[in-house]
Amino acid sequence: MLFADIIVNISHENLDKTFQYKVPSALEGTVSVGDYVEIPFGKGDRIINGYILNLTEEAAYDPAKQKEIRAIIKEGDPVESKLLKLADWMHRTYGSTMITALKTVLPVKKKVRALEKRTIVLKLTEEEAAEKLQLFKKKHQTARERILQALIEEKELDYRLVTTKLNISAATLRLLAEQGVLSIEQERVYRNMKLDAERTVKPELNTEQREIADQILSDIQRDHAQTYLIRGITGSGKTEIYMEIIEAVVASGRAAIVLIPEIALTYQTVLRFIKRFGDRVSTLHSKLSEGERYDQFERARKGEIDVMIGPRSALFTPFGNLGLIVIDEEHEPTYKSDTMPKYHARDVAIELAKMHHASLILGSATPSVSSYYEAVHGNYKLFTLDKRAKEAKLPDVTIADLREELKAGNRSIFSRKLREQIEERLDKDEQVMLFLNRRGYAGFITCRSCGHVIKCPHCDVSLSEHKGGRLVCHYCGYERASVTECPECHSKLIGGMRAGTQQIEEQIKKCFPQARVLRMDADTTRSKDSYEQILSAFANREADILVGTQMIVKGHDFPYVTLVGILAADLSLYANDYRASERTFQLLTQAAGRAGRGGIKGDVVIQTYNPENYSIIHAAAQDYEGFYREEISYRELMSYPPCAHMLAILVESMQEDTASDYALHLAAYLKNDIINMIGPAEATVKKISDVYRQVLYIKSGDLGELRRIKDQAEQYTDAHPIAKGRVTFDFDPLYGY
DNA sequence: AGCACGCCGACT
DNA sequence: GTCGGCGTGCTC
Repeated sequence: MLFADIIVNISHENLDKTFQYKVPSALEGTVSVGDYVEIPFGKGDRIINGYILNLTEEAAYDPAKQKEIRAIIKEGDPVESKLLKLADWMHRTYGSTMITALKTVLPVKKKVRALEKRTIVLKLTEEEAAEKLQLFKKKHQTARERILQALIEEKELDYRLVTTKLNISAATLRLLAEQGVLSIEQERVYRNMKLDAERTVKPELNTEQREIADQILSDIQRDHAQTYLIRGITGSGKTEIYMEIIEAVVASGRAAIVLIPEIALTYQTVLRFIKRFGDRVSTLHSKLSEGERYDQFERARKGEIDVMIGPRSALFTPFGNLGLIVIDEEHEPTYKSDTMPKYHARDVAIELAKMHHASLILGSATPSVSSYYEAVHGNYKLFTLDKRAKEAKLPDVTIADLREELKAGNRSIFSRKLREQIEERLDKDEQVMLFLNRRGYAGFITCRSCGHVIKCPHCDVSLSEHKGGRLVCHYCGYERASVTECPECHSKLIGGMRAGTQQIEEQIKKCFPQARVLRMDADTTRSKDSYEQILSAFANREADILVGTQMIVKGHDFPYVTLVGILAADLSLYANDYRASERTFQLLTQAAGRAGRGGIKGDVVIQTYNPENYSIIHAAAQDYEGFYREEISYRELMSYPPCAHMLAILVESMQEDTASDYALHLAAYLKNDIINMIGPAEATVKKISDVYRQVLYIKSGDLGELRRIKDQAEQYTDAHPIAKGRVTFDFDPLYGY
């Protein structure tokens, strides 16, 4: 008799354990660990799904009470069992339920739906098209006129875009296709990639790059798999090194996973991989449907591809023989999951690499303090690249002290230095990027008489003003009309405060009326391809100035950008968490790295109220080491990660008193002499979507001790469930709560 | 999570 | 007397 330990596909604490089922004799030869199965569950034997975690001959539960597995939905194999082990590790490490860990690791196909991408392509010459257009106009065939007009401008259009936005029916398109005006082309998903034609020649590595690649490759050949950290300034050619090593790994019959922070922002890097490895590489990105994602994983399982590129979830690609993991821009906060389990891709990658005896390469121009710390302590092998590969020079950086500007009577958002430099670029027809170091966009609404701030009724945050005058909450999406008078004191002096990208755009138009401006922020990139559209428009020099938040710092190469202005460098310094300086340094360094890449020397102007702050000074000097030394001594002093470990416990409840009482009791229960406890206290945002939040931080030099604390806290929450709420854990949190 | 069981209030 | 509210407990 064969029994299966099954974890049920329902996310609930009470069900977060295995249930034993009998394997029917008909399935005995076919079942394996990792299978996704159908089982009858509960009183009414309703059919639910679950994963087989283990198969055994021994009954751990009265066999008479056991039910039988009904069917296998999806077969598992040795690859799955590795992923199950990884899920188990994640669930133990991060304190999530096993089922949520499993779900992040083993995505199951939701719907069988091959979403093919269709494109409309113009089949006429320009003259023919113009002629046809006149004809359609004359006959008042407005739909035909619309689509042709669009095609003349664009030549190629997305099918969905045409049918939805241009409101063209399928019938019209079919008719025009018959007339030979256009053609509807299917499955040209990789149309920008021109696979075979443009397979690039392998670039020659320079001596620095060669040396790093050779050292890593020799370790791999001797089967000395380990973790490497490559610190290479922007433009120093880290990607070539990755590709060189991947090529060798693939040649030896093993697969590679390449993690990038976000596909939309690293499109060019992905293209380079595709050009080099052709159809043996696949990508995952957020625009893929569940089914499409699953298909990519299937290709990996079948051995149809050798390289998977994608965000942190690409780690769970079911490669049978994984040889290498690369994490590019390893300092990026997107590598940390913000849902349970709150894993960090770096830690999971280390665990996964261990399981496969694979190597791990971390790369960044500004490594996270944590990774650099590991490298300094000999846990990672460190390599440094500090020359730009193609003879491009490092930019000149100036710090503009905004306090001095104020003293000199300059109350505008541009320092005199920056204004002067922008004018110069506009004269020379070069491009400028202006970077606003601030999350969020439009300012919040305050009353200038009584100081009242318009807040979200469900969250403890101020509403921000969007175009069209709507007030929006960025936490829960609540929306309301704007106000013309203060609800408290009825003063009419109420309005938006502080500069967002929108206001900056207006300022630019006022100061430099001749300049063409593009803006990129969460507002303008709401629709699907808008990232790409804005960036490529700017790359094509359709604008002189690009204003934006964080997101303009990455991605495209802009050879004509010779000036980068950082409008208020210190805004990210005031965040309430211990990584504020690190993030400021990284942002400034990366933003500065955007200036001058096409052989022309670039300039960077950093505007700040804190010109003496070390993260700003070191970023201006492009001095990573100097920054690291100061930052690590601060972390050491304060026992912050990586010098110690930190566990954040978030206590949430719909009832304010419950949240605070529970947090107090939990804290009292956990308190001991070895650990260093901060709080409990209200979270920075004390209410989100009507849920009140209390936070408790615990620091310890010993990660094992923190894990014990977490287990203890879980025991407590099991014994005393919190009313209308939950308790979650986060190890070494990236942001404050 | 979902479903049954169970113990209290207001309806034909 | 019964119908139905949702608090509690259990699921191999």
